[in-house]
Amino acid sequence: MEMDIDATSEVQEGGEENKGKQIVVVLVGAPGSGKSTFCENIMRSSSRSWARVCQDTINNGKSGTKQQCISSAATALKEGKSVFIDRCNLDSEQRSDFVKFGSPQIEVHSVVLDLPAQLCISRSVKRTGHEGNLQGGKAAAVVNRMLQKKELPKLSEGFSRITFCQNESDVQTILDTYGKLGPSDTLPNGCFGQKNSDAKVQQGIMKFFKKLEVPSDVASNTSDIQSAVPSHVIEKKDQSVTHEEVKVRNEQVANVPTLAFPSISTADFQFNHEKASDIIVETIEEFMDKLGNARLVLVDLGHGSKILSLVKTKAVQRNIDSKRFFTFVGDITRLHSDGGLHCNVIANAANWRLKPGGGGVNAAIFKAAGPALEAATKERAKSLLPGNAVVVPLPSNSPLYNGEGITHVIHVLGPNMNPHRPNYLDNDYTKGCKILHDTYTSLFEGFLSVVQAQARFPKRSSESIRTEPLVSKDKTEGVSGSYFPDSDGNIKEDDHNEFEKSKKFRGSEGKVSSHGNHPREKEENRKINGAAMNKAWGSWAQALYDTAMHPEKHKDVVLETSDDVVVINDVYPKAKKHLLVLARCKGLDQLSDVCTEHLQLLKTMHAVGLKWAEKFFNEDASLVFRLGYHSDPSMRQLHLHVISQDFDSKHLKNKKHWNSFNTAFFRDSVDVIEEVTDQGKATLRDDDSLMSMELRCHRCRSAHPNIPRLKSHITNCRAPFPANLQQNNRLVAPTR
DNA sequence: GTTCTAGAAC
DNA sequence: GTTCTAGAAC
Repeated sequence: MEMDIDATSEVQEGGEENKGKQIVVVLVGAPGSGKSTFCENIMRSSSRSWARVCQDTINNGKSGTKQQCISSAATALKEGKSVFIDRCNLDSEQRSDFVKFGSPQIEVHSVVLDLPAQLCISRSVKRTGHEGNLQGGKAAAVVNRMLQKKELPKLSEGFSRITFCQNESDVQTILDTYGKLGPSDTLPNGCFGQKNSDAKVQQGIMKFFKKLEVPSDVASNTSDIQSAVPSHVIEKKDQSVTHEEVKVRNEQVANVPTLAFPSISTADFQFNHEKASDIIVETIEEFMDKLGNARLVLVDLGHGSKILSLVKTKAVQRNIDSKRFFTFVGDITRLHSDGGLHCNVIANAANWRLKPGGGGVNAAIFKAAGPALEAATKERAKSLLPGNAVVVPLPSNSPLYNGEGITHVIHVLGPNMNPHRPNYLDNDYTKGCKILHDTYTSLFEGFLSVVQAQARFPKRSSESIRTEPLVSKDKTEGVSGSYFPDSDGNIKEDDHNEFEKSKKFRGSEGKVSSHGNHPREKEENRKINGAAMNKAWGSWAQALYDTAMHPEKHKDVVLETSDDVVVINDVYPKAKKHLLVLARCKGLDQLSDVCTEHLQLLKTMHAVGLKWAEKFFNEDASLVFRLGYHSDPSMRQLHLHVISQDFDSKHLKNKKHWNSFNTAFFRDSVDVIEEVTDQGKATLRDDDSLMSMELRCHRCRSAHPNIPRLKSHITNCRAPFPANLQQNNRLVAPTR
């Protein structure tokens, strides 16, 4: 028997005795919620063959990886066992890999041990020899952090049955249910035990935030537990900022990107102020590290604002840097003209229809911004769900743009506790708190995306992307330029600037001429004496050339041949569907060789690519394709990539793979055709910095630290594609 | 383009 | 200790 699997009985041969379905039970619960005890109890008495896959012990008694858990579970399932996934599994992303075990023979259940945080913490603190080695004082902080991210499972994730336990008696009931389950028994599908909000539920997460009895040794080294802060600290300093102070600050920081935002949900949506202020400070704290020099400002109209004073106090308690976050009294639509506070982005507490009207902030912002905002908003989104945000670049004809220097409005919709408004949560603060946290997270992420885009393209103008970006004009401008560009959110332009920035950077290193990789040198190398210079292709780079010239020799991979093109499956596909349309034209090695005479060929290649994309839609209507060329391909012979946007492939392994399809290095076929038509050549972006760019989700643009994390994110991200991809038919989806 | 692997990062 | 990246060889 494997060390990492506890089994209740010897391995059973095949499934002969197991006529019923196997079950994978994905446990969900914080450390100390009793997951291991739960499994052990059932395995002691069950007549079914169970295996427990425990991440805390899977690695020869030490903690291991999710991947190891997946393999162990797969092994146990092959042996005919049912399996407990004994790890926290607190969010859907963590759970998704285990849901995938579901099949006609295997049901996937979830059992949620949603016990009071206080109980989990006291158990975690008490336990000394716990397998997961989560002991003593750190436990409280860890449990706290984990519960903030808690996301209860839903049937829509793919579970056939979910059972919620909110107290010990619920746990006992479900222990009996699973304990009695014989090898061929099944349980009814659906959600069980989920209670509407009541005192018990709130004990879980929110009571913990507010008041918690923690052992003194915990309090001394856990700064994120509020009650650990002695009450006298609360009165120690006042974080409110007078207008005079702001003016001084502003002079030094006129170009500092700043988001002004109102308190969400606490006015008309009647969200509890105490809880809301916790969440505001909480979320700000989470974003502090990512902010750089950018600032967040909570704005409210009245001097006696309760929410402002609560947030101020809590920000001080948590030692939040008052230069990067502060509160401000004033009208959010007149911060610059009335208050002297320079903000480039403001948040709007929008309604779900994203329409003007109602009262409060929403009415004020739409009124102040004029019809331009309404039109720009309509372009981006039609409606908004609670917890979400939509970033709208403010057209330059808006008075808010001209008068206040605001470049973007971020609409957000928070949770609603007002029975007379849509999406009423009926006092369910478990849900409400999560949604409010999501709302601020979406807001701040939206703001950061604006900041990052503007930092990459500090001097935005309406100049065409096709103007030559190759020569830097003035070394002093650029990086330190204005953060207040126009409202054009074209991502290509960002990349264009990225190009220039990295060029300057390298220039200052003084080793530009030492190798031929510099983009400008590449460009020059190709054009010495006006003649194209050939790139030296390695022996391994000839495969496509050979296929294009002699398709008959490669019948195994060729899908289609005509006089102009050969279509093949990419040998190392980077997505579920990944084809190459090869040009059958000698001497046409890559995109830089393309000129007006190839225009017809480009159109043919595009049409053939589209035809194949449409063919695949018949098999899978969820596919979305992009057609395009690599600026600097590794393989010789011009080839058009036709690639589905799932990027679900074991061959997608590194940063270059990702960035070659998800930065400006990838030239959309539609744009190439347009550029060659207009200018006789395609724009190339083959700066090395594009390949080393941070890994960002192609849908929601969130950044991820490494390839595995990115891949696990993209399997679940269903955010709409960014606006620039949705324009000009860059994305190809089935016509419905 | 991939594979292999040393060593950085966690 | 394991995971992950990045550079060299092909």
